[in-house]
Amino acid sequence: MDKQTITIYDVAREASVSMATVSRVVNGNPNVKPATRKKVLEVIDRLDYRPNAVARGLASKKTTTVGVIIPDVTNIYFSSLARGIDDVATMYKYNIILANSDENGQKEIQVLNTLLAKQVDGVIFMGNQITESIRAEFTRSKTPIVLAGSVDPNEQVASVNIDYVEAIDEATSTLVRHGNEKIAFVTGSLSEPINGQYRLKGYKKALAQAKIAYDPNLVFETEYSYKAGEAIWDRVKAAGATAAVIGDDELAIGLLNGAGDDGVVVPDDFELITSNDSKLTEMARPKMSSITQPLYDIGAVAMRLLTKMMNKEEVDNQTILLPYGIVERGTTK
Amino acid sequence: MDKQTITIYDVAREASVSMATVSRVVNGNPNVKPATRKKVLEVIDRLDYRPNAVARGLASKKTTTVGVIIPDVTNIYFSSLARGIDDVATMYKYNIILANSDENGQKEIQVLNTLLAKQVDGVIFMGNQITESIRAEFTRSKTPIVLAGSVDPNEQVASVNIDYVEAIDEATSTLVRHGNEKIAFVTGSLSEPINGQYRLKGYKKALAQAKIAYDPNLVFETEYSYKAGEAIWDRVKAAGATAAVIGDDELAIGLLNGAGDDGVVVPDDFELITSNDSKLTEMARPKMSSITQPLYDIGAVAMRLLTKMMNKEEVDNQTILLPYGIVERGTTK
DNA sequence: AAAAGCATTTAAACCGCTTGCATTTTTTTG
DNA sequence: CAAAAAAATGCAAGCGGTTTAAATGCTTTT
Repeated sequence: MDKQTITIYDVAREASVSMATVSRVVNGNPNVKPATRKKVLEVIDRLDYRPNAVARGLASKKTTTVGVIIPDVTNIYFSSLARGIDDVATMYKYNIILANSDENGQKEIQVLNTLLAKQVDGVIFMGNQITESIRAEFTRSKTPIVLAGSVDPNEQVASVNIDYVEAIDEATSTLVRHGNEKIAFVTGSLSEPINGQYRLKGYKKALAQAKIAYDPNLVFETEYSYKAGEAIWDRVKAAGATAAVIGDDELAIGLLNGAGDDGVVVPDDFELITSNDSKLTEMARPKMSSITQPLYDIGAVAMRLLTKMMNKEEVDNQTILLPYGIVERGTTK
Repeated sequence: MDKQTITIYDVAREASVSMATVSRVVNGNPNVKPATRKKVLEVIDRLDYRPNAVARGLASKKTTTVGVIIPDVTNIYFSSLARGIDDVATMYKYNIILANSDENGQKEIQVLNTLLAKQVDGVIFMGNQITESIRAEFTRSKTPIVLAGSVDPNEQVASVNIDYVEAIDEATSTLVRHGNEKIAFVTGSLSEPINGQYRLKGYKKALAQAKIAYDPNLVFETEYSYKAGEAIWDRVKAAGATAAVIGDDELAIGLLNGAGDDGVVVPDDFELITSNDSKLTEMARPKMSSITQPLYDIGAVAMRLLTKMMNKEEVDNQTILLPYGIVERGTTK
């Protein structure tokens, strides 16, 4: 009927030692005589004892679990980061509680709170908007937090990203160099700093450098999805753009297909560079030129940084920028 | 310095009631006088008290957390299921601990054990191979388990799937109807029941019905990845196939692109039907014809089933088959 | 007004493990 | 060989809740 769990107490009794000793051998504490350790280990094995992590968590105030807030696991960009996060988490004996937020501020706060209630040792947050309310929650809790692939303009909270300004500047400049003068900039909401501040800045910078006037009509704000990309093609075309820099791969492949289905030949008639270099770029035809970013590593590094913070180690640089690059594949001349 | 946590005890003191009463109001127990409830609620609000889920878990033996073992979050098929799982989990106030297994038996067991140590209330397992050792772990623990998008030939453990035999039969028959006689069947390892038993059976069934001899040379075993698909095209072509039924969307898009890059026109010269109807099917060009399966729902239903099991409700049918269909898009005539 | 019957509350025993401190055992040392 | 030092081990107090049995209040009944 009941789960007939065997506890540390059972082991102690069977091995005729105290719970304290059993606890020590379980935790690899060196203050145990080898003979005793062996005896205890045998009993543990015989009884098939497994420490209850919840009890352990209560007593030690550590759960070896971190919370991961992700907009949508189904988006390849985020799931790539998540994979990096999970792998290094595993490496450091942590588990991750994964929660989708849909970038909904309300949900984010809600989720963050339940994660904190569950006493996670740290949290990794993905989401492009660090609203005041979520920041308030962050600071209120003493739990370490790091952003992965998400910027905090204030640089208050630790984060791992690439230099979006430079990256988009370079991507845009590439397009300029290929002779384009009307380059569309299509991405997610400009109210998200990553778009409205960083990427847009890079875009403008490249234009200024090329002495091309900035035209707001070439800036397209939409959501990160394939459908949105397909849908926005008409407007991009109508605006007279001959090329586009795009902030998300799903969005980009949508736009690419939208153009293709419209009879436009890429890259001859239209060039395009996307931003994330996820595996989608290789799946598209033509393959998409892209800013390259180490997605997996962004997640991995973020998690590594978090382990340091949870470990109260001194961290010299809270705001990490990983290297990016540009690969030209089939969507640029 | 310390996290200065405020506990139920603090609330009790401030509200001059016992912890038990505070516990009752927190848990919505009706046996509390409205006036008392109000008073306690005020103190909770004033002190900004949040129940410690770990302590609660220890005392109540419920963690409202379920473990989710997934081969790879980065694979759109699995992440789609995961999304369904998480949404329903959230709906029922559960959180999910997500762990990647890479379909590695060793890792799966390892992960399952740490999940059980963390006292998850249930687990959802994705992975195409239910080895004896993992099944042993399953039965050893009294924790409810359900498989999502993964079959257990023995039907010992609860699961949610579509009818792979029928689905592949229908897909293959469609290809037959279009006049193909040499139809390749390309999928993951045949040692996985879902492929070796179910899908293969459907494939053979369709051939038999059409009086086409089964030719082992038209069966391709590979891994579920884009690269694998691209790579296997040459062999499929060499085998003289004029069409293919494929067990995974990433694999399918790889094969599709492999063919296209080789100058083969799909669907005129080669037809293809894939299996999962993930968003990749719409991203490919031509768009891929596919067996349709309610990916999100498979996850959602699996989680729903798990909630029932965790709740010790009687479950009439442990082996759920959701409806599937066939959509013909651009890769079939 | 005392006895009953309910509705509320409280006291206190866990839940299973960690950990500081005390105690015991073993090893060194003079 | 006794004393001091070091190494092992045990005790018991938490960790922050849940939950049951018992106690307390009030209202109702007779």
